[in-house]
Amino acid sequence: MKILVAEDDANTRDALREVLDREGFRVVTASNGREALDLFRKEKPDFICLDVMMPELHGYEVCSRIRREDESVPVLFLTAKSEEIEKVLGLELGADDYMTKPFGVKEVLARIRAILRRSGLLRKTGRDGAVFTMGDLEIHPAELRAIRGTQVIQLTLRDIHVLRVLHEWKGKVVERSRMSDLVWGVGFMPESRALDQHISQLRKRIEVDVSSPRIVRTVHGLGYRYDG
Amino acid sequence: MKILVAEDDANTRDALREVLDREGFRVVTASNGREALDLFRKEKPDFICLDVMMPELHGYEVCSRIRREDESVPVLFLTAKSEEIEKVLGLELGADDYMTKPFGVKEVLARIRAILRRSGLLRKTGRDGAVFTMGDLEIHPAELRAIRGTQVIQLTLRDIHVLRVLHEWKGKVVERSRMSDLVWGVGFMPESRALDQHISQLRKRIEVDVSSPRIVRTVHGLGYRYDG
DNA sequence: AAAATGTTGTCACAGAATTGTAAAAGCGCC
DNA sequence: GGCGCTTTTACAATTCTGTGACAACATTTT
Repeated sequence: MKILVAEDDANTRDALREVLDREGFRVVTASNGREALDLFRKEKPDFICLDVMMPELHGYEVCSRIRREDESVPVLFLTAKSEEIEKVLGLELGADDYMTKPFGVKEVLARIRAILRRSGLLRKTGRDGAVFTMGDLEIHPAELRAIRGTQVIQLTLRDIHVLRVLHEWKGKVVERSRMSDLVWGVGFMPESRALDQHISQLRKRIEVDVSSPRIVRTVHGLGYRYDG
Repeated sequence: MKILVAEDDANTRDALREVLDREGFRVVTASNGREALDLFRKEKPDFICLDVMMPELHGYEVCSRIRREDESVPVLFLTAKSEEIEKVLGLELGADDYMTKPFGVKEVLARIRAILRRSGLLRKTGRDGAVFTMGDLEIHPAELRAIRGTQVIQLTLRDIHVLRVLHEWKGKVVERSRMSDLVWGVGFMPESRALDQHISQLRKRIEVDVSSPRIVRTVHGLGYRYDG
């Protein structure tokens, strides 16, 4: 399994290389956008970690060009500012996920593994394999959709992100602050009702009975939980 | 939760101390690198905010030495120049995060909390989220609930707190005043039925027969007791 | 035993804190 | 401009907690 790490900061780059290396991945690194694109063509990596802010060629542009040549290779964006997430989300660059700096090494690894698992499933079943399920809901991150029976529900990347976090913590409470960190990035508006609002809208779409949610349950004073 | 703030600028130091103090952290401060190292050894803080530019002993050096003695205590670097980030970011120093001056107090708090959460040090349900049992009741503090057989009982933070105290004093009487101190904090309820009220509600939820409690027994004139 | 006294349990309700949601505004992209 | 998504605002709904009145209970005193 070969991973391309494109990141202009040498220390972050080396840190990622070291930890991925230790986990048994083969790693190639680029320190700017042009180099990243070159290496992508030459090395045919199975996975790409892409910094947003890079000299020579911006991360968005790199991703966009990669997508023109390969529409399936997973891309994980690394971004320093939470504002940049908006662009990543909005640009429809075909990114599979994003992380805000600073991130813990373990979190990066977990995210990479999750994406690889998903894309592995994707290859087996062709273009639209079931990726993960929550109750009677089948969630297809790649298509931004969920399916219950014959009903197709349109989701956003952020919806998917929230659901994925809950799914990964199945049976455990995800504290509001942790959810906020994982989905919006550290230090994002402590006293904002954005999270509640998002949960509310999400429930409207995915819950059978909004007044007694079975997928996104609230744990008063702590956060939210999905029981298997 | 004890936090060591090492920062040579008195204004920044005092500002940090004040805001952390108000958030309920215990704070010790150092104004130079050597003092920081001394205090780290003496006070065994749970978290360290470390200025990079300090007299006597540079921040990197302090961090490096701390890491030789303790490889798990979280370190948040405070740095004035963005160029310095590069060095901080490298995993060689073992820093968990960094902030560039000037920073807002809210952001510092957010980052500290994020790091503490990541390292599992911050739990609203107490230091120890471990499951414990009382009779046929299985208590899951981190989940804010208890389980008897197939029945799931929702609890509140205070419920958990009360139960934990009784569990820790198993077989011994916990005096009303002590329970009050431990759960509500020292110097609370002069004459209020808050404790009784809470016990009453708690019993309704967790006792099989409220009229003869087996988990929260009252010892008239003294307090409450849980016999194994 | 009965009464007196002090202690604990419970009810009803108010205030506080937390969470839910509709409406409107912001933002970026056709 | 419209459109889709997100966030803010403002308020409603819900949940949690503490209070005061009073009932129930235990203990001591008559």
